[in-house]
Amino acid sequence: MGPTASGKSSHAVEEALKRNGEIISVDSRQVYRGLDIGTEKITVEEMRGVPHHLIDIRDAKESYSAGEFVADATRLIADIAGRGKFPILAGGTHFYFNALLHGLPTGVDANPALREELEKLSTEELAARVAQRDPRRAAELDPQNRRRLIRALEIIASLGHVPPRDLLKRRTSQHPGRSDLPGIVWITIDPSKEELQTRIDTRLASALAHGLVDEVRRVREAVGDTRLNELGLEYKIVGEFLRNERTEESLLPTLSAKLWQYARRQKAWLRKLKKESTLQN
RNA sequence: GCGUCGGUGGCGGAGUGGUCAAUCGCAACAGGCUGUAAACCUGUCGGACAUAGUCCUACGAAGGUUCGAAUCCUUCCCGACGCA
Repeated sequence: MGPTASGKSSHAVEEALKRNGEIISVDSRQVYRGLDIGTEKITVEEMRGVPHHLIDIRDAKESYSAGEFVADATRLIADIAGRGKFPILAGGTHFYFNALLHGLPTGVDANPALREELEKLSTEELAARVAQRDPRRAAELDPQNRRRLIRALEIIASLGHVPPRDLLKRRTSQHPGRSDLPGIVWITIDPSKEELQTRIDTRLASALAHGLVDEVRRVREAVGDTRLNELGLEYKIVGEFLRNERTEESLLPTLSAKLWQYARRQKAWLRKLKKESTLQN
């Protein structure tokens, strides 16, 4: 694991070749078909014959979630190991790693109808409802964060309350593929600020030269502006350019800044994961 | 050369006599998040001591008016546009 542009993909391939492994991508955006340049998706040549999983498994219009990832990855780990090969998880979506490690609360799937309903309420009202129905959870949540508030209500609607964290760990520790299995090797790549910024800028220049804008145009036509914004980073920023909301010259500096912000959030995740788990470098 | 409109914190851009260290956006920095996680959310953000708070330096420059000016007046410098 490591931040964007740190060289995870090629490193993972090296490890796979050394250990007779297969790679499970831990990347919330590379699951979508058609997001190639903007996600720096690995190419077939770069895979060097190593099987890669959880890439291009969804249409960009569809959604994917941490819960689905945990199920898919758990299944794949068993499957790969069952074939006598070494499963390697590689990617930058640290929340997915975290979810796989610590488990997710329950089997409460996304409920689009309920979400749509709750989306109509004011943030204040949402916070009040959570506070009323599950004070314990309300205390943990940011009362301004609508998305988390809605998810909490979704869980409450199905279970009555959001299960506390330690209870959750106990439950998930009964599952296969959990965190403290022996034999896990942790490899984190965490380059310095200077190095990472340089790598990000190099990548961006290359992405733009290789048709990033055209790719975003195609994705936009396929999924619309709302979805495009959700896809984030390149897709969101270039989308603004396509809608004439920003100039072409602003693209590179803005993307550079946004990607660095993203990398910083990833670095924060690494710090957190290192602190919480027995993750050693 | 004349005229008009402008010069505000790293950038953009509000404010047009006191409640202004100065709305807001961006950037920067720190952090949160139990199924949208590249999403979503929060805090800090002139300087110095530093919780509150106190002091200092600030709104192109220099003067002036006023109890009090980023806000009014004068001159100068710079920019855009118009007329020459």
